[in-house]
Amino acid sequence: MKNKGNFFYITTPIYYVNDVPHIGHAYSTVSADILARFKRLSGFNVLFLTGTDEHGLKIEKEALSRGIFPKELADNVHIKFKELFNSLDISYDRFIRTTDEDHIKTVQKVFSELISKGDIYLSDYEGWYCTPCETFLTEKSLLNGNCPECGRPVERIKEKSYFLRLKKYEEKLLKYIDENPDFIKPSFRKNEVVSFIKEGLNDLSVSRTSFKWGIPVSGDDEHIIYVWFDALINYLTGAGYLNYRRDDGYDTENDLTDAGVNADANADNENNFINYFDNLHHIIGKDILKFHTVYWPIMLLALDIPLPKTVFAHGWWLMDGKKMSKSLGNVVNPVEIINTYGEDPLRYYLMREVTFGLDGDFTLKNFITRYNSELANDLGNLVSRLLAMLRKYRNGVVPMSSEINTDLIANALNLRDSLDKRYENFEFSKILEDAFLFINKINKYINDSAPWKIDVNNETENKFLDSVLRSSVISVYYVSYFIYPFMPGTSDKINFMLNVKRFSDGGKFLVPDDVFKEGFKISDESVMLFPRLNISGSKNQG
RNA sequence: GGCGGUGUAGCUCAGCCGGUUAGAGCAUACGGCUCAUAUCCGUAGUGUCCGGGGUUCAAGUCCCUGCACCGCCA
Repeated sequence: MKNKGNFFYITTPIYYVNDVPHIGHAYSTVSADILARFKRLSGFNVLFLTGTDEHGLKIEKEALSRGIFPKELADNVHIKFKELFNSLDISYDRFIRTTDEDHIKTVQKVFSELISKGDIYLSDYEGWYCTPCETFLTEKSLLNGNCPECGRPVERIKEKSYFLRLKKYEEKLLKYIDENPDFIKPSFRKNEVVSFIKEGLNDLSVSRTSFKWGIPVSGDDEHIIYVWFDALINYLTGAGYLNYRRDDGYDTENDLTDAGVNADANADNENNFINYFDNLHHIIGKDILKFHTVYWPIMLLALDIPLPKTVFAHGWWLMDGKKMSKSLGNVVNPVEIINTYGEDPLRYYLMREVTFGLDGDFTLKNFITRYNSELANDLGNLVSRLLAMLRKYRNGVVPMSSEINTDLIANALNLRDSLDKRYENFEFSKILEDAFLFINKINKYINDSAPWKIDVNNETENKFLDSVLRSSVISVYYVSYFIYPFMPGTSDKINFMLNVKRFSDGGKFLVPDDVFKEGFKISDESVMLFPRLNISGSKNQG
């Protein structure tokens, strides 16, 4: 992801509120949070957007079956997402809902703009329709007469519908994909998209008349705007599209206040819409790749707005090798994991276990193994042993020394210098792998140096002890910096114990010698970072 | 049916443009230390690199073919 200027705009998909959140929702959102945190720490102006997708027939039906209004359903379920994200320490700038007033206005505005440009037109549709998927289907795409997506029976329908012109933009889109190798990631997904486009695109139906729960086309409110068209627009809404194009009498101040939107946040967006859009990166699941790399960019081309720099499609999580499903009863509930083990171990496991982009297998056994051997034994114990020695040998004062271990520092600097590239390529597991190799190296260094064998009455040895302690403290400060985006809470605890400002409180990563000056004392308090778990997963006592 | 991908130690996987005795983590066995969350560090392994054929002085690494699994489209 290339960035112009100092802006960074990162999004997750907005999540459909017909069901409660699962591990996949946590995954997309955590990965976006990691990028947002890293970029903020690097001094970028970050806009991090997540939220819920609340319209459509499926919601209408689900609400009906529960005997409530669709909006009530959305109100109830969207809270679950907010709760999950709060317990996951997600630092979103806005949680957008497609029922937010400014979003509804944005969608209607975009729709009208495209009608007047001629890129959306009214026509007749006759053909097959899968109600559960809300998808129009061609005769030949049917599978034994059923929906190829969900396998359920399809209906024959005939109705008026608005269509978005796609063919017109085929060439432009292919050119963009070709010229921007980072646009579709991982790269192996690119072929799928390109071959899909090359087979020829049919204009997309972007309105429905068969139900009511959605955003009506302004001036023609029999037509409800297609839920995907509605949903994708959230990325425009969140960046302040209404302010960006408010030349046509839109009353920003009043309308936004009505929408309950933070006025300051939007004042900020006012001038930055294009800056953000020039640095836009989407994180999505692989199942919605087509919407984000075909329909969405074409909408933007039609609107004459810059296309996203990256659409990264991550994989799915299996549970013990099987696809998660409610009927199998093997759905991983992130809330349970967080309540039992904490949010940082979950964040760590999700990002460390598999290469981002591939499918993963969630097993409690692997989770506990990584927790114990990497988090508790390697990282937790390192911090614990170092702080104990610092207090025991130096009363908690970080000693000065001119003999800092160059090997460790070189390692830390290399790692630091690799970060931009690593994040740019979404190589999350590599970053953690490198960070933990560094942690192992610090542990080895302490072992080899054996501070506990040093004769403090021998001046040379005493000086060496200073060197070992100072080198190790500096290294651990680097570790805290490296892991911060992944485990902000843990980094905060380490910084607290080191007595330096937390990165989540706006603390910047500083030159270690400017932090650990003459007489610098660490905190008197210690926090156990990761209590060891026994095999069954419960925490061991002390 | 079309296009693309994958198949490497018990498990999960790294191995870029072909080049010296094929790697890491986990698990297993043994050894060292005691500051620390009974933690940390070191040592030892094991592999017909899916089968078959070919190119080359040299092939997990390139080509062909068979098998198995997966993805997208149909």
